[in-house]
Amino acid sequence: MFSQTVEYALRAIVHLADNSPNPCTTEQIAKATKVPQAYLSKVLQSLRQSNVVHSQRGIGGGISLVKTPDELNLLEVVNAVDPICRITSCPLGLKGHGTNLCPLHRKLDEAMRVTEHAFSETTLAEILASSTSSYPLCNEPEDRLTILREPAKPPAK
Amino acid sequence: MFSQTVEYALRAIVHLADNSPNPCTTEQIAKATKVPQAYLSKVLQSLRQSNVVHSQRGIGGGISLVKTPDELNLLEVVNAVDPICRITSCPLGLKGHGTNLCPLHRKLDEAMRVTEHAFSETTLAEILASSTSSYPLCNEPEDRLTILREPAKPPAK
DNA sequence: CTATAATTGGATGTTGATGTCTATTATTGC
DNA sequence: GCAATAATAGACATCAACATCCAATTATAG
Repeated sequence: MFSQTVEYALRAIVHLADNSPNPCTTEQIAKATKVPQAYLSKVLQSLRQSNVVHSQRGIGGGISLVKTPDELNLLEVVNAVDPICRITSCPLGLKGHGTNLCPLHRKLDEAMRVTEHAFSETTLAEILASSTSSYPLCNEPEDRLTILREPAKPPAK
Repeated sequence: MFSQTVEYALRAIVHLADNSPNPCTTEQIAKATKVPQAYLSKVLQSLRQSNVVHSQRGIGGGISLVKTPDELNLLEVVNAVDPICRITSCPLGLKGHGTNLCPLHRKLDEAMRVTEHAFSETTLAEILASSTSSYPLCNEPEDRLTILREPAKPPAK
């Protein structure tokens, strides 16, 4: 129901929120979230263009959130990469309907409205704070550190 | 948020429900719902394979609903052509998560659950009976008859 | 049995989403 | 200024969704 791109964008944002306000490199995010790095860079570009994240080139640079996790909601992220566009006029182009949708399209739009609302009411801070037995994107909370340590790995051979 | 194919399938089913229990030809449905006929035939094939509609070849044949409009819900139609597949295990393949989703994926799955539920609770009969000022797929209720009369049209030239 | 109506199945084309690769530009530390 | 780091831009590749077309098959009416 949601595109792969939305899934990737949300993973990346969760990781960034988890490290907020520190920046992460695209490579770090890609490894931590298991998203193809080259494609992730495209997704992050969309997020930057929508002013959801900020980017900084060069040493010590990377991607960071523009807002704090408690000010950023899921809808802003989703809409940046694959907008939930509500049905505002008859998809059949019937003049008589105009802005007044028929029962079928009302139902469909209602489903989108509910989803849109659920996303707009959920902040990244809430996602991080949720108390379930699974930590976001990691097997164990301790894994977060492992991932951050990893870049300094010497060539295997 | 929903695919074009889902939109087409629902339009076709609404038209069929509106004419139920009489069959409609693919051509009739295509014209009434403004769906490309050749593609519609593929969509109808999916619906037949899922046993949502029944097809009959030859003169007087066409497509008809297997159930009555009050026994058929939107979810059955949607799932026949583009299934809403819930998140049942961690998309990152993390062993530690298994069936126990992290907060992010819980949220996403929850959105799907709500949509799934809304569709499963809505029957075609309800769609047809909804009292809004717009009739399903038509400018005016009277248009339905116009469409049905149309097939007997002589060659324009 | 024949003509006609109608679905069915397969081949094919088109477009957008997804994914990869390489060269370029900006930033930092020396 | 030079080297290392990291994002950026654009070209290219791949695949599935969407769409079209046509021949084959099946059913009905007469």
